[in-house]
Amino acid sequence: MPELPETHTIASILDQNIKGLKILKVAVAKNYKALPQTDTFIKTVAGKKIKSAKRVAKNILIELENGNHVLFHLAMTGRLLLWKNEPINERGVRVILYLEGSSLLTFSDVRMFGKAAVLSHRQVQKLEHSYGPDPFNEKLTGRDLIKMFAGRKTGVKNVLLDQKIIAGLGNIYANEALFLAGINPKTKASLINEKQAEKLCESIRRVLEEGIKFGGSTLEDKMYVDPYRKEGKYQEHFKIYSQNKCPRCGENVVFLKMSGRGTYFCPNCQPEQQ
DNA sequence: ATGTTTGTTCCGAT
DNA sequence: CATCGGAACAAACA
Repeated sequence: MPELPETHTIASILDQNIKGLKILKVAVAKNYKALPQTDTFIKTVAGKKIKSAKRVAKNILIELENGNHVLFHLAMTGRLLLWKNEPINERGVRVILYLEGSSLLTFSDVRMFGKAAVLSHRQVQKLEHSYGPDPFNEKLTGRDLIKMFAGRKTGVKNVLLDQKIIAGLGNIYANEALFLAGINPKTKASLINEKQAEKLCESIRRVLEEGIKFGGSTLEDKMYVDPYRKEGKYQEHFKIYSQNKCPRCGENVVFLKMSGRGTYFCPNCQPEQQ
């Protein structure tokens, strides 16, 4: 579910609200496997103080005082929620971190595509190196994109979803960025020219910034909410994803599947290119 | 009942 | 060997 803006929102709320708190107790549902192993996870995390929370690609990393990190990847249906003196009213809770001040952090994941893991400092470094540049933290340019697109014969949208190329883009924001850049998602990545690459780079940053500004996207299933249950509002600003008419020219939006993912584009504003 | 879904990984084919 | 595309993971919902 969450892409960069949603993950960013969660990480920053956690950083602001649970930094400095001690994790008093850890509980893992007995049908669930925390990584590398549930007992290791519990032993390593329990009793430690939280130093910070941050985002790496679409992962949320909670740094502990001993240099280890708790990693949560939310995949499609994962949620991180904060609770205070109230019954836990949530399906699919897999991990509970009991915090100082009688508050809790739950990790729930109905479909279990996500993960909960404890990582050493070294493993966090390895994780960070396994991803392409973050669109915000690096000086990513159109020229860099061209380099990454070289030799890729598949559609540019497929390449944008490759986390080793750019970390954090998902299906919704990839669709939106391509619309903003006026590039057809099926365009072979290697055919993107310098001007288009610059525009795409700018568009990626723009849609992600807007996504963050509006607190991410909450779709009809209401799957994504922030740790305080607040829904995102960016879905009200989608220009192409799940739309019927192009907001720019009124043309019917084309829907098709690319590598199994829903792909939306305006045939007029994002013309085919060969 | 069937098709859809914000993510990632694995595998066989190219 | 790098890349590509489909399947799989599993559940809710329309």
